[in-house]
Amino acid sequence: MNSYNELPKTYSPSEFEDRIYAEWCEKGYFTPDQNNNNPSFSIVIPPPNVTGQLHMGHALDETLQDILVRYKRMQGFNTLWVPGTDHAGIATQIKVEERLRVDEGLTRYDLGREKFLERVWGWKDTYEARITGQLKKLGASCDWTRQRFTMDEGCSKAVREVFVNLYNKGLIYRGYRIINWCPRCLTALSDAEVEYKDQPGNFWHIKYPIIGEDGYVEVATTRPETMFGDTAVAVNPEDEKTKHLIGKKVLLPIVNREIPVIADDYVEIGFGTGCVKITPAHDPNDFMVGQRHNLEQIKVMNDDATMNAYAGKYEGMDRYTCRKALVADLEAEGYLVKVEPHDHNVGVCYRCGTTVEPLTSDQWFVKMKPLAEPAIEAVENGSINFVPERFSKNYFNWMNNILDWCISRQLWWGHRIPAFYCDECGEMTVSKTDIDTCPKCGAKVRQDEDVLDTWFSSALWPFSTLSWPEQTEDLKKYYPTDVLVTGYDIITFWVSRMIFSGLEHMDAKPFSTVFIHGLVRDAQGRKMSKSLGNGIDPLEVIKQYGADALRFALATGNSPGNDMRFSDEKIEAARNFANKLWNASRFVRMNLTIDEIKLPDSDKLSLEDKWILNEFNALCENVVTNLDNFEVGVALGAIYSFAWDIFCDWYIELAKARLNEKDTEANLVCQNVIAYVLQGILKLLHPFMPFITEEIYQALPHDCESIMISEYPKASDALNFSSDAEKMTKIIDAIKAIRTRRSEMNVPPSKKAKVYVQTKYSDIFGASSEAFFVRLASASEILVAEYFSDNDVSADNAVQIITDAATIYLPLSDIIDFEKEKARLEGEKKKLEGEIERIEKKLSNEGFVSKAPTAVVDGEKAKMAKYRENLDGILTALAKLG
RNA sequence: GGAAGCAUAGCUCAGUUGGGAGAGCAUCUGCCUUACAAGCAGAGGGUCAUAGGUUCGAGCCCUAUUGUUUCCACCA
Repeated sequence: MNSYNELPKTYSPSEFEDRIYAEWCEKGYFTPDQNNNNPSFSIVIPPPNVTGQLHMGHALDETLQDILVRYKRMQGFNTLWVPGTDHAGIATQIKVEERLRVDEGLTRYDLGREKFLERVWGWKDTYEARITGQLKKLGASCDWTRQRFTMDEGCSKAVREVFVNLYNKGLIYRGYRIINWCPRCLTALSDAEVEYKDQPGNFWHIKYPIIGEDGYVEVATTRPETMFGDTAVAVNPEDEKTKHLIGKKVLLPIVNREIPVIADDYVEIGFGTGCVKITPAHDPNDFMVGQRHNLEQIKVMNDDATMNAYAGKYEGMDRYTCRKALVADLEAEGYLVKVEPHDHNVGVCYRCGTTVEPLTSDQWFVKMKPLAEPAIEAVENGSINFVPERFSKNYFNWMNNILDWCISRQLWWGHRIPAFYCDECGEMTVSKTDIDTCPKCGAKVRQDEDVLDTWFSSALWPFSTLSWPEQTEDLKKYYPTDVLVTGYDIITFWVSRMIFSGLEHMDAKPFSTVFIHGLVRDAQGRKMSKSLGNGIDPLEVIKQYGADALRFALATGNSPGNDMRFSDEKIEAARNFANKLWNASRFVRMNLTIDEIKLPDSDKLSLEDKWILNEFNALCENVVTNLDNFEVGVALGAIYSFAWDIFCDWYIELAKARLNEKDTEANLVCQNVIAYVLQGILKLLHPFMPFITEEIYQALPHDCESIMISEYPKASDALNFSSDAEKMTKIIDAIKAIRTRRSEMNVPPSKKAKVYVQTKYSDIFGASSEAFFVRLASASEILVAEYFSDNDVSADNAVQIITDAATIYLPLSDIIDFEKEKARLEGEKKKLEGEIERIEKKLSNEGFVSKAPTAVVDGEKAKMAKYRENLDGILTALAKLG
C-alpha cells in the first residue's frame, strides 16, 4: 500500500472543503507569484453589492470566473483575480434606513449625516464579511490580499481624479434639467435606473376653454394633476384641424390661468385630440418643447410628490389623492369630456419600485456623446468582444442612443461630489482634495451635499482596483484585464460605462472579452426573487451537497448568454458524479503499490491502455478548445462522459484482470496507466470541482504540492494511438452486442456461454481479449476462427450476433425462443434493407457523388458494404431457422 | 414602436464550421459482477414549432408564420 492520504469510504465534502480552502490560502496560491514572467491573465470580480448575501446568480458568476482563473493558472499564466464589493449607494442606504425604522423608529435625519454614515459603514463591514465568507465556501480563488471596496481610500481617490478630469475637460457639468425623481428615495435617478411597468390607467379628456370664444380645446392626459404646471397647449403646425388655434389663448380650468396655444412638430397629427397640454417641469418631452418656445417651468410638486402651492386648494395632497379630487371637481364643473381606459408604461424606481416623477432639478451630468464614440468604435473593430456576439447589439443600441448621464444623487451613502461652493463670492471649485476656503476670496466653502451615482465608481473598477491613479506594477501587469464575466442584465449599467471609462482615463480598453451568462431561474423557470420566496441559498446547497456539486450543477449544460434552471435533480446528478469519482478513486487507490506515476513506454502498453490514453488525449484537446471558446458547459460535459462512461465503465473494468495479478510487470504497467489517466481527469476537472479533485489528488501519487498549481493537461502526440484504439473499439462493440442479445433474451449473467467469434481480425479477438469477454460478456470461453461451420459452432442452433468486425455465435439453445429469434431477425432484415435502399438511392444520385466530399461518399460506400455483409449473415441465419 | 433569444425524447436541456439526432432525470427489463444501489447491464421513446426556399444533402443557412421570454424606446 502506498503512503498517501486515506480516502474515507463515503464521499462527504463537508469534511474536507473548508480544510482544503484554508490550506490554499495559507500557501498563498491565490496570490500571483512575482517571479512568474509568463503572460498575465487577470479578471476583476463584478463586485457584489453589500446589501445582503450572495444568491444563485452570484454563485454562477463566481463559478464561471473561478473556472477560467483556475484553468489559466494551471496553464502557467501569471493569474490574478481581484475580489471586492460595491457600496451600492441607493440600495444599501434603503436597507439601513429600513433597519433603523424597524428597530429604532428613527429616520436618517434623526441621526444626522455623520452618525447615519457610521451605521452604514457598520452594515458594510458585516455584509462584506458575509459575502467574502460565501465566496470562500464556493472555492473562489481570489487574491484576498488585493481585496477592494468601491468606497475604500484608493477607489475614492480614483473617483475624485476622474471627476475632476472630466470636469476640466468640460465633460461634467451642472445644470437645471428634467430628471427622473424618486419621491420615496428622495433622489434623482439616471435613465438606466428607471424600470418600466405596464399599469392600467386612464386618458382623461379635459376641456380648456378658448379665451374670447365660445369653444374649447380638448386635451387628453394620463396625469391630470400636472395641469397646474401647464404653460401652453401645443398643436402640430401642419394639422388643418387645429391650425386656426395657433396664437390664441386658452384658460386653464380650476386654476384660471391663461396659456397660449403654440405650434410644435412634436405633436403627432391624428393621435388623440391633436392638442397636447405642455408641462415643461414634469415631462421630458414637454421640457424640450418648453425650451424651444421659452415657456415657463412651473413645478407643482414637492420632493415627496405631494402638491405644492401651485396646486391651490390641493396643496399638501399626495399626487394621487390630488388626481382623484381634481378629476371629481373637473367633472362637477363640466370640464371633463370623458374618461378612456388606457394601459401605459409607468416608470418606477429600480430600487424601491415607487413611480418616478419626472421633474426639473439642479443636477450634475456627464456629457456622453464624446465618451460613447470611442466606446462604440472599440466593440465595432473587435478590440473588445462580446461572448456571445449578439449582445454587442444590445450594447450598440444603448450607446448609439445615449443621453447625458445624471450622476448626482440626493443620498448620503456614496462618494460625495467634490465641488465646493463659496457663498461669499459665488465661486464653485472642483477639487481632487478637500478644501476649506475659497481659492478666490478666501472665505469658508461648503461641499456639495450630493453624492455620485453608485455606477460612477463601478465604471472605474477595472483600473481603480489596480490602484490607479497610482502607476503601480499591478496596473502595468494586469491592465487591461482579460475577461469580464457578468450577466446580460447589467450590460448598460456597468459594462458600457467601464468601456468608455477605461478608454477615456487609461487610454486602453478595460478588458478584451465580455463573457455574458444568463440568469439562474427556479425549477419552474421563474426568476428567483425575494417576493416569490423561490430563491435558493447557495450556502444551503453547499451544506447539503458540497461546493463542488453546486459548481458542477451551475456549470454543466450552461451555454453562454442563456438562462438556466436550477433544480434538485440537477444538484443530485452533480453530487452523484462527485460520488462516482470518489469511489472510482478509492478503487484505484486500493490497487496501487507505486509511489510515483510514470507512464510506461508504449511497447509495454496493452491494447486497452493505448485505447484509454488515446481517448484521454482527444479529451484534453476537446476541453482546452472549448474552454478557450468559453464553452464551459461543453467542456465539462466532455470530462463527465469520459470519466464516467469511458474510464469507469470500461477502462476500470478492463483493468481489473491485470490489477488482480500481483507483482507482475503487467500489473505495474496497468497501475501506472490507470493512475495517470485518473490524475489527468482530476486535473482537467479541477477548475470545475476544485475541492474533490484536490482531496483525491493528495490521496494518490502526485507530482505537485497541490493540484491547483499543477500543469493543466494538454494533447500530445505521444498519447496518440488511434490505430490501436480502433482495435479496442471492435472488442468493446462485440462485448456490447453480446450483452444486448443476452439481455434481450433474458439470459442472467450467471449463465455462462461459449463465445464463437468468426472474424478476420484474429489478432484482436485472440487470447489477449479472452479475459474481457469472460468478465464483461459472461463468456465461459472464447473460440476464434475466420470461419465456423455449423458443426464447429454446435450441433444446436446458436444465436448469431453481427458486429462490424465479427460475427458472433452464442450457443444458448436451451433458452432460446426460436419464434422470437426469428421475428427479431426478420425485423433486423427489414431495417438493413431499408438502410441499403437509402444508401443506394444516395449513391445513384449524380449530384451527391460528384459534389459531396470524397470522404463522405467513401463513408457511405463502406457503410453499404457493411450492411450488405450483415444482411447476408441475417439471411443465412434465417435459412437455418427454416 | 425597435431589437434579440428560445421552440429538439414525458421533464430539463446539449447539439462548435450543413453529412441521417444526444445527455441527465423519469419509465420499463435484468442484476448484491468484492469501487460505487448516489450503482451495474440493457430497452423503449423524437415528422428537431409550422410553411416555404437555398443545397447532392438542413435540427443547423435564408424568408414568412405561430407561440414564448427578454432588452430598449415610449405619443400626450
